[in-house]
This record gives sequence, C-alpha cells and structure tokens, in this order.
Amino acid sequence: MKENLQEFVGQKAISVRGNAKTDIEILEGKKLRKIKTFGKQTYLIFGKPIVRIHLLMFGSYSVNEQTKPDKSLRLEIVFEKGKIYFYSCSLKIVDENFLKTIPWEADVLSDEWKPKKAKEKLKEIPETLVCDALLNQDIFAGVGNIIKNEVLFRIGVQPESKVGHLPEKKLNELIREARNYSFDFLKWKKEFVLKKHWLVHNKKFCPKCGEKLIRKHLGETHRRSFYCENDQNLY
DNA sequence: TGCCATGTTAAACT
DNA sequence: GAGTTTAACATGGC
Repeated sequence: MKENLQEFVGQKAISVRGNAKTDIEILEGKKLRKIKTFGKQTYLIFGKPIVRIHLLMFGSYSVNEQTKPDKSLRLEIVFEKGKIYFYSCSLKIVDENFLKTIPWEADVLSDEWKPKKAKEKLKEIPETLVCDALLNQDIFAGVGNIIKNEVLFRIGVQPESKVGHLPEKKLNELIREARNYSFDFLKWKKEFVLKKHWLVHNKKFCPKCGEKLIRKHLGETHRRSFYCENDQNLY
C-alpha cells in the first residue's frame, strides 16, 4: 500500500468523503507529506493530522478507481492528481505524539528492525507459547497468522513450544525467519503467487513427510495453527 | 448456502 | 480501576 500510494506524496487533498466516524474533513486542503508503516498499519501524514489505516481482515484500497456508490467506502481522498479509496478498514486520526509512542524497531520489514531487541522481549516472557509470541505486534509487528504458521514449519518448531524452552539457536532462528519469511511473503504477494507458496497454512499434508497435518486453534490468541507432528519439535 | 477466517478495537462484563 | 471476554466490523473462499 505504501508503495502504491507514493504518487500522492507531495499532493494536496482537495476533498474527502466516506463513512469514517472521525472528523475526516480536517484533511481538506492539507498536503500529504509522508507515508509511514508500522506492521499492518499505514500512516498518511498530512502534517498535523495523521490518518492511521488498518485493513483488518477484509479491508481494501484502490487508486484512481471509477467512483461507484458503495456503502462500505470508508474514505475517499481526491487529490490534485488522482484519488485514493479505502474500504471496510479501521481508520483513525492521530497526531504526531502518537507516532512517538510507536516502537519502530519492532517492525519486521523495517530498516530499523532490531533482532536483539526482539530477543530481549522474548526473554521476558518465557512461559508464552511461540504461536502467541509470533503474533505479538509489540515484538513482531507485521507478522500475522499465515506467517506464524509458515515460520514455525520452516524452523521445525511445534507451535505450543514455550519461548523459554527454545534452545538459543532455535530462538535465533525464530527471530531471523520472522523477518526473512515476511520479505518472501511481501515479494510473493506482489507477484500474486502467495497462496502457491504456503507449505502448511490451510494445507492437509506435510510437504516433507506426507503425513496429515494437525490443525488446531492454539494459545491465548486461539488462532489456527497448522503443523506436522513429525517435522516440528515440541520444546 | 452457511460457515469460517489473513485482525484489531472498543464496549461490556467481572 | 484493573483485567478479561465479547461484539463489531464486513467480505470472499470453500
């Protein structure tokens, strides 16, 4: 989204509409200065007002689309050249102080990503299950349920393993693959070949040994886990 | 056709 | 007031 919206940076918002509950009118006449992302959130920085967008499960956006009446249109921004549409998303106006509270180094795709910091945070929660830890946005911002399942399969760790029980080497692998797989995910998503590359998520059989995969809602997050009993060790 | 899910927030409870 | 649970959001795939 950030990349696809770059053409609007530097442009002034002429008009806005949509069913967003916040006061979106204040954006009119303001120039889009910069776009920042933190995990799954996108920040459209219009100087003082900043629009925070999260697409949640079903949200979408489009650029320069032919306007059609749509009751789920959350926000349309008409710029000097072109328009942006956001549908069915979470939208909030925040200010620059809010941005100051964001732990940017926790974003797995960021240049500022700090694996050491992630490790420190994990050391503080030894009793947490790895399936929950990977979904913790304060540690691995951007990682979602698909990435969780694929990372755990790649490193051969059973999702109910406790963070504190992981050998140092596995802990390092967990942190490294959380970032590494996220870049693969992004690349595949851009090429529209994401699903094709799923090894365990939504799959029936283990690609390594052919055995039936376990599919269960696990951890405090109660999210779907897919894993192989043979190829993923419980620590 | 009905159920479920790539996710988070805020309201409603205890 | 703190912590926990539930509802809301709303769409496409199976």
